[in-house]
Amino acid sequence: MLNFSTSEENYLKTIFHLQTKDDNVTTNELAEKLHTKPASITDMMKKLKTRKLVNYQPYQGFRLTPEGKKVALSIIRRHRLWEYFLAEKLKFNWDEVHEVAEQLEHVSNKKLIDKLDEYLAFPKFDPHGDPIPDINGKMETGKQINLSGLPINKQAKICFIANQTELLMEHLNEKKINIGASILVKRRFSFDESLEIKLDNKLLTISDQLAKNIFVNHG
Amino acid sequence: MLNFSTSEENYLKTIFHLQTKDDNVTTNELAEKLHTKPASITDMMKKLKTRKLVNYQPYQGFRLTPEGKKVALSIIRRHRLWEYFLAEKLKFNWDEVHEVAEQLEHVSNKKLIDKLDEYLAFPKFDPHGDPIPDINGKMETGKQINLSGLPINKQAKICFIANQTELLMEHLNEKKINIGASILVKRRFSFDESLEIKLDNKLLTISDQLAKNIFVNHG
DNA sequence: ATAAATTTTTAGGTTTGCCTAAATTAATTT
DNA sequence: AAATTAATTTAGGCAAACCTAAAAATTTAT
Repeated sequence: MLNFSTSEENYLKTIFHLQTKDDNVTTNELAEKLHTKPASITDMMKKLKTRKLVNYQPYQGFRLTPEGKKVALSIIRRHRLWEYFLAEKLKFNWDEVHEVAEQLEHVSNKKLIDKLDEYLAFPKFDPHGDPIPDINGKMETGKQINLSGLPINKQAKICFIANQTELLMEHLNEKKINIGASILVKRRFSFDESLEIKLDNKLLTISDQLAKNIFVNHG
Repeated sequence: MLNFSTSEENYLKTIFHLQTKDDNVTTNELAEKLHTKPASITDMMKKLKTRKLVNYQPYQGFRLTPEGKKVALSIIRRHRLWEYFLAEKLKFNWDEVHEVAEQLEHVSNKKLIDKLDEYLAFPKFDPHGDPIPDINGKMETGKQINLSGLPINKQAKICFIANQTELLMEHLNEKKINIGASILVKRRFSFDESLEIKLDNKLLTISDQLAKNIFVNHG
């Protein structure tokens, strides 16, 4: 894979996040996300088009080519691996990692990233619960959602705890709620949005506040 | 401390390495080290002068101001901590770390570097044997030199092994030459530059080739 | 379907960090 | 000390990535 400037990388990454199955990304949309002006977007789109990283026809918006998607995924891979490293190894708070990873992701050295991946034991999700692309750009498809958004009776697996404070971790410990455990929501009480859940064949009730910090794999 | 561009950081770092007590750094010298042309050096020196990071009078060469030195040391700190991380944690070979650290050193986030330092247990030397500045810019003064450069009868301590190949490490193992050991050169045979050394009160002879890979702390 | 509003593009600047070529200053020879 | 050589600086340009203001295309509203 060729080398890209920090700017190009940020454009590609952001287009990846904005584009959906049916809708092209628009100039204004991208300009806003990148805190730049629409004219700058047009400039860059011309450039990325000649590099065959985006499909772009004037006034029609744009989307990544397969090659562009590959590059974007490799940048997202770097970003999320660094986030994981920062939280797991350097003990950054989960809400501080993004900003630092924004810088680290632009250090492009394949061996570095693959060795980092190995060192971290090939994590599947970053501290925000987002999936980390593997060396081939593949990642877990289901988006992480928190328990309070999980449909009733849908089996899921705990994959991440947000707001990892002392207090919360202790609380989870007491209730024996651990990462990896299978979980299922039996009932939702609309009075206080508390949940009755089934965990290891035991029923227990948890508050909405707690549920919002427990993330599960959602096919 | 303010923020500097990657270019500015490379200039400051390189001036630091080139400047000596009595000699200013010259335009050509710096141009060669940075693989750039003399005219570019002059451009940047004007800029760094207005930023009060270098002292510079046309045609007189330049040197860092105390502020410039402080910045340079913080960049060198980043560089060497990353080198240590790459070798120690990610198991990079010692001769591969420099290139990657050249990129990582420009990620400027104080908390990141200080947490990395802590995570690595505050190492004093990088994999090349160069001292790592601490959080205040202080570092071990003695420069590491290899055994073949150590004066006769000068007591020293092994602090680093270069060229850490399987073969060499085995060889050192057999001779019981370990990091941290006290060592002293008794004689230097000019025929082949082999050395007679004293280690743990035992005398042994080692080749110049081996000596060049054993680094010691040189007051 | 036309006018108005919005979006996007074009045209022409700016800054950073580099370049070449020419001019200037300093150092070295003779 | 004058002349030659070497080092440094100046002048003027270039590309990347941004900008503003104006023009063009598209969309929305009447």
